[in-house]
Amino acid sequence: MEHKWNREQRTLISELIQGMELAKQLRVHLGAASSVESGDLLVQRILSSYEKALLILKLSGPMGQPQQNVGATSGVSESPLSINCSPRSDDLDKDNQDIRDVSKKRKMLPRWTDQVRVSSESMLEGLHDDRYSWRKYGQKDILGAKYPRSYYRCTYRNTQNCWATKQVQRSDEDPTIFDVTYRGTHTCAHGNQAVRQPASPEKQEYKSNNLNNNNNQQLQSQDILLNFRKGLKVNTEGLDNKEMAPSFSFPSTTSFGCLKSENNSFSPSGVLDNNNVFGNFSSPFMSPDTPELNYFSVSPSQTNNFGGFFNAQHSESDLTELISANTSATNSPIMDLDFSLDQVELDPNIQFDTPGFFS
DNA sequence: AACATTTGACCGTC
DNA sequence: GACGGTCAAATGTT
Repeated sequence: MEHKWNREQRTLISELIQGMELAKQLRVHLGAASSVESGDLLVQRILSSYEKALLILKLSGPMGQPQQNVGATSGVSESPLSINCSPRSDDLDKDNQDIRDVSKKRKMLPRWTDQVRVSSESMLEGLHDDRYSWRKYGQKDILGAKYPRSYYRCTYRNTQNCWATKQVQRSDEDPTIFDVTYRGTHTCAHGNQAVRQPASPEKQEYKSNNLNNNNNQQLQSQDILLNFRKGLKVNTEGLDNKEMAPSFSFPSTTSFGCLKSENNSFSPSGVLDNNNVFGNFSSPFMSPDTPELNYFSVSPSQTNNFGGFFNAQHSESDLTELISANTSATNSPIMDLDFSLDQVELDPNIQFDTPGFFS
């Protein structure tokens, strides 16, 4: 690419490279400290994530999202967190097309999937609840799927013009797995604060349990999770008939506004925040066992947000909500890149910290 | 009464 | 025309 990278992209790349360097340093330290192969493997995979993220940036080129904002309207620009969302001056006459453009807009919204595994135990913990307030607006039987798909929108769509939606689809293969597809970023007042929220370690572990059980690092994380969960009380509110029935519904009511538990601080440091961001979309490469995921998905094996999360002080009720905290689009402006990562073949040995990368 | 959910109808896309 | 996504009236819940 010979084009100019904009400042945000340079910053992003710089952060990625810095993270990669830090991971390398960590590997050196781990190597010096006795036999911790799992740690070394973890670092290797972290590095791989960074490299692939950088490659994605490289492939998408300056401005990152050439497919976005094509056509008469710039649908994603309504998200204050969308990268490169500067208003287009030639969109001034779009008012009379708003209604017709709604579907276009929605189609252009960032979209990604998460997977939630709900065991009989975790059902009791309100696992499936995330930190936003959702209102169910539809349910559909999907062709070829055993279970119906449920549609949710932000409770504050009308009051705050927040167009975030999500779809929940129970997996055919494993009924304890729910694919949650998020679409659009939360633009409601509380939703914007979700920038710092981590991907849910709970979800990550569930997916890890189910789909990627080949790494010690994951087992370690599971131990952490299990210990953590022992401290939780059962959230009986999460156990309603709807969840047991084929037409599963996520409870959506919250008393905290759009974003739940706004008093929680997830990350004690910005470093963790950055890790959150990167962790959220590195997974398609690192979770080869999830071929069905066509967009960004949260990988438990790659997302390590435990630090800030578990260090924070929470009440029990907070924890049962936080444990299912979702990966908000607001975490990652790059979620605007709605493309299939499966199509990208990557060489794990590619070096991005070469001088010419920014050229 | 206010809000959430259910569900059949409608609409856009392929 | 089939399908997925959304709407909106009816119904349920608090």
